[in-house]
Amino acid sequence: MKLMAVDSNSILNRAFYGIRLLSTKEGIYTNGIYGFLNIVQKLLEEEKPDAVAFAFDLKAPTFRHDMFEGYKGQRKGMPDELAEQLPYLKELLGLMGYKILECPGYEADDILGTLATCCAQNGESCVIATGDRDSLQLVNDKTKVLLATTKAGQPTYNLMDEAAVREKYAGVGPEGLVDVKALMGDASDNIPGVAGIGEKTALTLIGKYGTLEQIYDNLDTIEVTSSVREKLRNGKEMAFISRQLGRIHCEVPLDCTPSRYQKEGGDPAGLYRLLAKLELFTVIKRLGLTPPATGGAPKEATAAPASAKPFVVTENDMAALEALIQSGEPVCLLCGFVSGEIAGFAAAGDHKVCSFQEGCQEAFHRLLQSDVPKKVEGAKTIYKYAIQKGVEANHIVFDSELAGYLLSPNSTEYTVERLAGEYGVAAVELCPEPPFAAPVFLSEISHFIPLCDTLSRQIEKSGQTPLLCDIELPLSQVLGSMEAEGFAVDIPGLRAFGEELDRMITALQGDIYELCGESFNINSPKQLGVILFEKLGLPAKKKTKSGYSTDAEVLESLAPHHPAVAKILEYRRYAKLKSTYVDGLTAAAGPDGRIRSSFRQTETRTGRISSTEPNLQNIPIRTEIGSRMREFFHAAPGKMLIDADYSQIELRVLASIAGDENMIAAFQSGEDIHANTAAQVFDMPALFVTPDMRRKAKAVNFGIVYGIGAFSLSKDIGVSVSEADRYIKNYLATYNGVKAYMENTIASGKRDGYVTTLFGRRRFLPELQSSNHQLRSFGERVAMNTPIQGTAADIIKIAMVRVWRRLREEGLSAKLILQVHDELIVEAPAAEVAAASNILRAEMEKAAQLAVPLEVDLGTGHSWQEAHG
DNA sequence: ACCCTCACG
DNA sequence: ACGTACGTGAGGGTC
Repeated sequence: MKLMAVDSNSILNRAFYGIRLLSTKEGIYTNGIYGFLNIVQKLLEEEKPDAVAFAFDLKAPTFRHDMFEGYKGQRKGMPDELAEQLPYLKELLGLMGYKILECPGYEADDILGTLATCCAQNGESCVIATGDRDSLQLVNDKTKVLLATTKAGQPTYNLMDEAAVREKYAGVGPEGLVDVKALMGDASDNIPGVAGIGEKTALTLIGKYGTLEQIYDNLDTIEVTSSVREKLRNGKEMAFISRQLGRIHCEVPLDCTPSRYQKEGGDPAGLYRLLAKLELFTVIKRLGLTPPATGGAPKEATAAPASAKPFVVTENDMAALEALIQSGEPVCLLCGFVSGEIAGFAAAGDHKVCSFQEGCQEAFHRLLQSDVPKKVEGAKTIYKYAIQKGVEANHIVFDSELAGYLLSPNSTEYTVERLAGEYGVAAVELCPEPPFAAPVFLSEISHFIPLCDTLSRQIEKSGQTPLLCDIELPLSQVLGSMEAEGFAVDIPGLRAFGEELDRMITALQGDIYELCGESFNINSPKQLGVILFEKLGLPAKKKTKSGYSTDAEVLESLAPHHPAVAKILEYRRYAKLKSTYVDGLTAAAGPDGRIRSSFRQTETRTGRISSTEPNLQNIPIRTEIGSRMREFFHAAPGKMLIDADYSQIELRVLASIAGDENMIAAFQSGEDIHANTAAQVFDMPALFVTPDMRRKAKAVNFGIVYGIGAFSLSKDIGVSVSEADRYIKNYLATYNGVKAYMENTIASGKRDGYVTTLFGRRRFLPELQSSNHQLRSFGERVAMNTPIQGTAADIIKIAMVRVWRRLREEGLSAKLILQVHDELIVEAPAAEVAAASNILRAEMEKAAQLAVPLEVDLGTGHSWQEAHG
């Protein structure tokens, strides 16, 4: 007989942090339960055990807490959103006919260990499912561990046997792992270990000497450095205590006959009712459950218990659409565009679906212009269509794509299909069922109808209704209009610049070939690497995955060694300008000489918008030759460009959300913030701050926003790592509010599973739960940076909506045409420049009330270059 | 499709 | 002990 023993808390924890928060309309969170059931079902299918036991931790302290005061173990904080799911999960498992095991005074680990030991003694096999490496100490020829890990972002399970353990832990087998942990400790359980001994040293020591006793009995003779010997000597007591804490207890008083854990006596009717209450319809479907009879006449089985009444479908029926419009009730609308024309749409409400295709433009415009509230997928496209057709698009009140993005911006796409799957939404029934006529959108809208309700509830529950309705939805109209407007570009000027670049590129190419003694493809990092590092014998600085690195940083360090290197750098700069900008933008211009970019509203993890095809948010400016590109972006004849950008918006946001009085005062004084920081960090009067000190302080200011480390800062400003470390320490001592903020945001991210911006945007950070140091550190930097970058994004979005509205309300024909994260560009008739400038400045400055003023720098000109000032 | 490099905030 | 700053998009080379 084969028993599967599940470390339920560990699996539930992984499920919770792996899936965004999900709740029912009554507000019960279900994401952990949902993920848990998915994972367990998959494991059961793969392992096919004869019996299953679900072990749980209890909140009560265990024997380990009695042993050691600081011990954390299973009591490390569980967010309320997860804790409230536990009783439902236990109830579900019971209704399914499974046995639950919990034992006061012991952790789930100990229960698993006891079960595995019993199985082994009786010659039965046992598989332990867990995400916790501690269980690996239990592995033997009868006991294996299914260890949950994350590979390339995807959760996977590795079946660990003795050989796999030895391979993973440098030859140390399961029996040695307790001693390894005794030496290295375990931060997450607060097991101290021996101070100063890390994983590598611990593995080496145990690999060589086997046990703590072997090490301590021969402490004076074992082969280690004197510092390690000293650390071992000082940490002896802690090592032995730690070993007791880390050792799994295998004699928990419980019945461990495997046959006792065979599935039996489930309650399908109760299970159905509870799963329906939790709105886990996909689980119901997968388990093949049918609705139980309720008292009187048995109800008919339906795919979606939530909506018994089917939706009646009509095709190209104008009268039916008119009835929908007249009802005034919200309509769910899905539409398809082909080359800027409406190709078909489906509108649903009041248990009717009106499906239209081919030649439906008139019907579509009638619906768009009506006052009936519309729930759509992709409002931006509809607004853009309306602008191009010269019709109004009224009352778009919901967008599933935007809602999906706000609930969790971690996905790659927010299609109806994907969201319906993720949120466990079952299709409503259609009558007659497709394909009775044209199947266009019918399957999709049957999911879209319930999806809108589910997402609206989730948005409300997460407090994001204002973010959706007052910022993102109105913004989609602004972006649609910016896409329709485009940016005028001087194509002949651009071509001439391209020819100039070509001449320089050709000349440099000749020089480089001559200096290197042969011709090769300079654009190929591989060929370039061979020439520089093998033929010319220059010192290789760093490697990439596939060979030598030849990036600008490396080349700059090599420039003094060989005259070709500087030429290569120059070649690269010109080649980039020519291919990406001159050629790319020329090809992107429309017949009217305007470039129309696409702005993506659901792309970034932080809430920024992005620009593609072409990207107008990365037009060169930092170098002189590069910034010439901006001369070619100009205003149409008779018009001017107004360029308004926020001054230091991210640092101002940081000062404000951290509530750092020192930094707030610096901004309120209106002085140069970087110089001010320099004065504080270097502890001297502002008068004595040199340009170099200001440069360093500026780098520290930027670095802090990104969650900096001393190593990278030192590289950035060219000082030693210890020097850089001192700057950071000084900085955090000066701005101690910032220090506290950084600690708090990481802690709340760990606790809640997500971080938020000032306006309620969220980003989930499963990385913070990772046992991988690199991944977890990344999560911590993101936890520090996202609220800052994201709040700045919120603020400029608010400004965009208000600027756009006021330009329209005041009857101006000036138009917003571009946003570059902290910068807005308006194209205005010469006569409107003053009015439009005032609107820009006023709306940007009052977009948010922070603890510091928001300042805007404003310029005007015929070209972007000129206007940017 | 993926890597490397480089453009921007 | 380990790797090393946040967020993007595009072009050219290579497999």
